[in-house]
Amino acid sequence: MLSQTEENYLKAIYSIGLHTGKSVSTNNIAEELDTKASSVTDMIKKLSEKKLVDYKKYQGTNLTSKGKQIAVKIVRKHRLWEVFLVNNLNYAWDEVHDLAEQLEHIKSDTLINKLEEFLEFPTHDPHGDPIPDKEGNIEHHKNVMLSSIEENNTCKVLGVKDSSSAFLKFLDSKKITLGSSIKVISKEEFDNSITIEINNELFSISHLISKNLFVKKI
Amino acid sequence: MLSQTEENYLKAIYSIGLHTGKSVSTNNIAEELDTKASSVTDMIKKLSEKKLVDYKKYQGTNLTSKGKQIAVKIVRKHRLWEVFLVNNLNYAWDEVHDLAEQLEHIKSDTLINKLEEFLEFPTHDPHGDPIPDKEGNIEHHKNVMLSSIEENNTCKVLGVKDSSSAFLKFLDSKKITLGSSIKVISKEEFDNSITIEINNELFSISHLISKNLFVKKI
DNA sequence: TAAAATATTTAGATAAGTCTAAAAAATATA
DNA sequence: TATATTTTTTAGACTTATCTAAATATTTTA
Ligand SMILES: [Mn+2]
Ligand SMILES: [Mn+2]
Ligand SMILES: [Mn+2]
Ligand SMILES: [Mn+2]
Repeated sequence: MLSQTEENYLKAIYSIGLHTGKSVSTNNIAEELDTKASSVTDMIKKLSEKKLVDYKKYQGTNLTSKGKQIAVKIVRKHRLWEVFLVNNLNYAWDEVHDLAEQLEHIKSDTLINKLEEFLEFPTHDPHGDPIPDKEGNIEHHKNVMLSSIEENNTCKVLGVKDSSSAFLKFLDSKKITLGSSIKVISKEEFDNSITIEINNELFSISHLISKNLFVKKI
Repeated sequence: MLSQTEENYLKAIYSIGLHTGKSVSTNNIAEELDTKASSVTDMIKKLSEKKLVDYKKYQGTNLTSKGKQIAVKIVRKHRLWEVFLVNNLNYAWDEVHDLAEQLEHIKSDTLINKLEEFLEFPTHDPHGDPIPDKEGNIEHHKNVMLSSIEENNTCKVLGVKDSSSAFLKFLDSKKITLGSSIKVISKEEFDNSITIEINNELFSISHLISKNLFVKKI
């Protein structure tokens, strides 16, 4: 049985690896988990002995398939709990992450499958992130950002890349939610800000915003 | 913020104290938590420094009001989670205790209140145990056991004293559930077994069974 | 390609929670 | 009430996860 700490390391290595593709560096993990590099080295050695990561000194870390399987399972739990909190307990989408960080460590083979059934097999969490199935299969975003949509095209919001409370509350204030239709009216070359139309209203959003919204052209 | 271990000690002291009334002994706590007396002494000292228990060497332990408040809150969380697991996730009443032992340690001021609302403010858990309210008020059982009911009286099952899986499964097999009406037909002096009528069926149950069922005369 | 900067690992320390074995106190027994 | 038994505490050690400071390896820069 893994400790919460070990699970958090596996999840961190998984999510860093998803973005970068390459081996995951000690410093990256330390930053992700808000700890020191020396602590990371210690834990990596332990995970390596348990065959959950491949590790060679100074060469970075990769999850083994066993390690990846565990990491994905934790992601699955995290996202299903987030769905429960938003859909059934009336939490807002910016309030659930920290709670899910706790709930994802509840140990039970049956619980998460029963929860999934209770939630009627959702495919995405409240932030638009895909929920892995029982077998660990996961359909990743196509990574089309609002910032890449051309003028006069309309798209639908599928998810957020940054799911910080600050960003989510900003979206709330602009009435941008998952499923919103957004038409790109014009793009400003100078600062990459764009003018968009949503619910028949026009306004301008910065590049920082548009590059953090996953969308699909329609 | 208390650790899970500290919370478990407080809960153990609380539940031992409920039964006995007196100061709680080091050995009792050790037995309840399946640990050694020396470990208990160490932890008691720590809890005493935090003003969560009153402790004098060799004199046993009592919860302070602050300690009791925390213990009751954990009981509240435990029982509300049990209701969720049985009512919404279709767990059987003998399957939920260990999961609730984990879930009761989730830290959140809002979560348990939202859960309570979602569950529509249940007053008792799946084993008939009363659920403390937000303020920590709790209505304890009147402690009337089936074994104390006289012949030819009918009563209603309110709860179980022993909530081990073995006992609960036995009750399942006899179709005894919370709310069941039981008529005491006859009592056997020799071994204190009794013959009861339930759902128009007669059968005999041992003293061990009848003294573990909370009932109310009707 | 050698020096400088950065990244990573090692060494040694600390805190929480646990254990065994031994000492001390309280309680039971004779 | 003296002795035996039981309970509780203390002493010292171990594990996990963390840290700081120092050493070592890798990468960048000139
Ligand atoms: Mn999250
Ligand atoms: Mn999410
Ligand atoms: Mn329980
Ligand atoms: Mn219960």
